[in-house]
Amino acid sequence: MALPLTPSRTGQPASDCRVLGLRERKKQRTRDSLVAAAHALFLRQGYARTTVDEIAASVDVSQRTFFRYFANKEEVALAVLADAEDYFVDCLRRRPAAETPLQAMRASITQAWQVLSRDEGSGPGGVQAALELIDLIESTPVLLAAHLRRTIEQEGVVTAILAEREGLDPATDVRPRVLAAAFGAVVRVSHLSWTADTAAHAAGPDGMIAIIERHLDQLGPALAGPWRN
Amino acid sequence: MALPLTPSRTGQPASDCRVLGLRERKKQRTRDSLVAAAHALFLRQGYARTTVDEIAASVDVSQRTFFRYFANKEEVALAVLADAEDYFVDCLRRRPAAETPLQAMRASITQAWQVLSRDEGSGPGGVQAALELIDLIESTPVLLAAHLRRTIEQEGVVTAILAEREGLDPATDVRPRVLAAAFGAVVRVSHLSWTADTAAHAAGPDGMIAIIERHLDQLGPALAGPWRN
DNA sequence: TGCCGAATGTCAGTAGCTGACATAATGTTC
DNA sequence: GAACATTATGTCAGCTACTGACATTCGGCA
Repeated sequence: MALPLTPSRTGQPASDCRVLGLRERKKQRTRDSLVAAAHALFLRQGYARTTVDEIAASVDVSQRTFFRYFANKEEVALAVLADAEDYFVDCLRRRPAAETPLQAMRASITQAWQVLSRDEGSGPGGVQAALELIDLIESTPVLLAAHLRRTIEQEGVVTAILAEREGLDPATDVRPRVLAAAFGAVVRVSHLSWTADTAAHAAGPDGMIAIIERHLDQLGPALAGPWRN
Repeated sequence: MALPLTPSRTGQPASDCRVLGLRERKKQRTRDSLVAAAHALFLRQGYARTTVDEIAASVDVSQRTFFRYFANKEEVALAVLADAEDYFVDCLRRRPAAETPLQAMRASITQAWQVLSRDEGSGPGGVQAALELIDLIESTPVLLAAHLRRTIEQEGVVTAILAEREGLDPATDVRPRVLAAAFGAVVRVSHLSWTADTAAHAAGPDGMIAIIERHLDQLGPALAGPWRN
């Protein structure tokens, strides 16, 4: 139950379950159940064809309670991925100062995917679920829109981390923001390529890492001079 | 009424109004009125506090008719901006083959903003409206999400243009997709900076162009080696 | 003038989402 | 452990975005 590497997004500090009261544990369980139920329903019958009432009913809570845990239907779908993104941010925070900003970002993603795939396998918030979610998102316009918005919110956090790391004021120097945005964009198109690539698809997290690295490698060349020889 | 440089998104070929039948002209007028009315209402009382019924009523059509013109409430808000983006794509298509891909993209944006600001001023689909829309979008999460999705759809088109331009297969060579994504990201953060920058704000389209160029200039440095001297 | 097809209006219904209030479960204090 | 405060949950009523079905009206055309 304890997920020390992916702090849940309920605002709890990462402490042991047993020190939490019954109330908190029950809430956590309800939340996890809702995410799992929603995930299963979305994958089986599609996002649009799944109603909030169904999700709530399958966990035996009222629709109103669902909306007290998640602001909207999209949020429950993106919850797993959101945890993974939070973990990426944690990785970035801990990167050694000697690394170049781009190096730190790059190392953080591969590290995040590797650790997540090692520690959680196919658990409720695991890598398996995250990868399935990416497919679902990429094929569901409404979800894609919500996901993109979430992503650029994260970019704000990343911008702040980079700026602090390098001792810069993000209002003056645009490099932190530009790097965060460009990097996020490359990761996004990597997801896109991954969903279309059945081989990488089968390779799981490792395939994803490979694709992301290939795209990052092409970022420089894509911006540089003429492409033709 | 004729907007030769920003073909409307109704699927009409860009021909003179007078050769169109009464029916087509009426449809165009209704559409334009809906966009203008929605725009005015959104700016006055906010996006969320404006209902579709209000918009429809202020143009004297039924709510059902509104939804025959626009798939959803977001679409009417993004219509003006969508036209501008289409024009950017047109510019890109016409860029000389001698230019570097990045040069072509860069020239296309500045060209798009300049031409739009010269030719349409403050018309219903003009630059004035587009700039106001950017502020609205940036401060309205739902709109921002929809806008981001639209943007990455455009990125698909841009990717195709770049690939054809350079004679590449976008499935093999990731550079077109990567450049389109990174460029789009930089333009987006430029919009963000623009909304926060009152001076550039006051300068209108020229201020926007200046900000975009500043951000593009920093793309290389942001990716390169250590930032500290 | 009269016919055809397209645009519009009307109506009923579904689903996402919210506020208000009552109820029940939990935590706390003496 | 009894009384109280806090908090999660359920219920209900209501709003708004959006859709399908059908009737009506309007523009185009013979």
